[in-house]
Amino acid sequence: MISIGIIEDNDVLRSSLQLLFENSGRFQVAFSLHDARNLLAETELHMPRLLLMDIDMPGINGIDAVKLVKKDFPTVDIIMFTVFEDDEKIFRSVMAGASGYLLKKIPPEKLLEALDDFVQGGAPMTGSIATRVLEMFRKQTQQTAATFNLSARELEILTSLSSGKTYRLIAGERFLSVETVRSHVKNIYEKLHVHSKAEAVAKAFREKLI
Amino acid sequence: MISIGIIEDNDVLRSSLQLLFENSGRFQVAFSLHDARNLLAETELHMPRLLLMDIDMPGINGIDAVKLVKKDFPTVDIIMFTVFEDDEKIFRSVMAGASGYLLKKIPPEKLLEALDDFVQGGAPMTGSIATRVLEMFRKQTQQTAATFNLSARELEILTSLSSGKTYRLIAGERFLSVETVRSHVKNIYEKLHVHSKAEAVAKAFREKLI
DNA sequence: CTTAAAACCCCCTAAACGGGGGATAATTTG
DNA sequence: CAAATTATCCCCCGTTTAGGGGGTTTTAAG
Repeated sequence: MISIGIIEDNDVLRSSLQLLFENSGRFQVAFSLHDARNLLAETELHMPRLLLMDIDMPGINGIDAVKLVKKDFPTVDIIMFTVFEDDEKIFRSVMAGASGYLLKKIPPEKLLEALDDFVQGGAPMTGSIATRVLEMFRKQTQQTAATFNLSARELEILTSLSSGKTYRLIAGERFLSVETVRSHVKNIYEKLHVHSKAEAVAKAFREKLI
Repeated sequence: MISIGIIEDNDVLRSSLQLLFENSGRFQVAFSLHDARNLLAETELHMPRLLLMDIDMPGINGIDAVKLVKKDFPTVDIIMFTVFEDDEKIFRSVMAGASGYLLKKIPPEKLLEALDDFVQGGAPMTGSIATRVLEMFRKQTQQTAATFNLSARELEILTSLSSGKTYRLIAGERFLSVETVRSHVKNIYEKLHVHSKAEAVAKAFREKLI
């Protein structure tokens, strides 16, 4: 029996899902929530094998919820279950740590099959290939500015540098003195371990800071 | 009936595939080849709906074959069918223009299902989501230096600029005079429509020139 | 064979940059 | 609350860059 948690704000759909799982003989509903408020507590209590997570929900949205759960319970796999088909949402879900992404238009039997498949080591999107694709993406955009502890200001300035702006221009745009910009730049260089604009820009792109 | 072309060097497997398709009632084998030699001619003659393409083959490899076919017959969809599960091969296949990627370990019924699914608008790897993922990748690495007509020398120098080297350093490394480097840089700027090192580096990354 | 590039080289000048120093208020964080 | 960090500001100096000229020779393409 696979233990599953459902987070879905549409009551009718949530009930249907619950029924579907309970009558499948293969799944067991650990909990079923209308929103992500009690999600951490419930997860800790029941420790389900996986979560089926809606994206568009009142309060905390599904993607942020993924981050929260993954932070505290990295072993719980999360499958997004949503009507959104756009790249942005998919991408952000994957980055947040979702292991799969299913569309609500999937037929019930297919849903069970996909989840079953996933638990067997595949990814709901197709066997092992899709898993790799997700991994590739994850690697590609992982680290963020945080890695280098750039401040918001520094990141701003780094972005401006990357568009080829001179210190003077940046100073003008942000109402700073050129000297201030210069010292920010110095700090950026130190944090990134570089010694020139060109290097900083290159690193910013390579490390996906921009 | 979906018309399909098979390119697979393993005779036993190829026969099995042919049998499978012919007895499926849904597929029709347009042609079945041991290697990619006569692929273009056969494709032109039979114009199959899709190709099932092995990667590791004598003579032309599957990935190059994809490029050739896609160049002349962009409407023919190509599904890679292989034992290789590594990112490199997947990535290169997608870049070459393959629409899907299936592993040989897939059970026969699943293969038919996946192809059927694909023809219905999905991607063999999962519904519409995987298709998007492939697209994302494709966009990410498309254009090359050719787009801006950078010469080999110019690309070299652009690369050096990106690592933060000064003109003097580059000149030293490549046994050029600083002035030569400078004029190459001028030409690069003109071609990329930029006016500084930082901008050039940024553009180089954005346009995947580096 | 002419034309057009690519690749090579040179000079000059003003602006921009990198590295070194030092300082103060505000905010975050332990 | 004290310590650390951040954001702000300032000076100096030598180097590097960008943009403006100028040019030759080799290679590729029409």
